[in-house]
Amino acid sequence: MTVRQITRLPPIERVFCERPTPDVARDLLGKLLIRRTQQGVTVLRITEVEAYVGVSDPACHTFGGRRTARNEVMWGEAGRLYVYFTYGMHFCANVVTRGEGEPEAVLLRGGAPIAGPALMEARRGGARRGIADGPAKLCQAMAIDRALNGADLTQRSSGIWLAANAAPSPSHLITTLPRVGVGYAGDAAQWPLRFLLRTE
DNA sequence: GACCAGATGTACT
DNA sequence: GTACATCTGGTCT
Repeated sequence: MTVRQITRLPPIERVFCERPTPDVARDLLGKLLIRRTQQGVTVLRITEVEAYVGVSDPACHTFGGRRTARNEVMWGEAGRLYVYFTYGMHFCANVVTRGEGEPEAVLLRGGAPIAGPALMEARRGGARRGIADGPAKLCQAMAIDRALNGADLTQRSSGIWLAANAAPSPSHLITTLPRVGVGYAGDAAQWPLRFLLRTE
């Protein structure tokens, strides 16, 4: 499939993101994240995600109903991009799910380059391997930063959007695991909210 | 594989 | 004012 064909794929619809967050997370595997800048087009096939299920999730930014300027996007409509800055140097990108007043999201943890690998390498400082196998690397490779916080992933005009070029990923290729770094969270540490797409 | 430094925004006192 | 963060990359074992 050519870049031109990919950019002509219809963006996902908002209702896709309004479903229960774990369902959205699982179904995002295999979807295409498309980024258009003046430098060119880059496309990533999503291979790893994590669901954050809102006010009852100790690992979620909105746990306990926290609502601040930073996480305001999570409280809004589904299908938006929530970008936050962490550890003083990294960005992470999330897809907002459910609906207004239900602050849940899916963290994009990793993807495989489909188009524009040279541009991604350049953005990543020349790294050729592991180009987007972590949430912050993914943002760097796709030139995602604070300016894209709140971008609508269902509209090409945002410069970044989601599309599907194939049927949903078959369940036998999907691995479900506990999330990373939430061992402190009691029961929540066991919640199977991390999804990986095996490449075979 | 395990451990740790790094640089600053954010939340909370 | 201060503690710490949904990490990464480098170093050491």
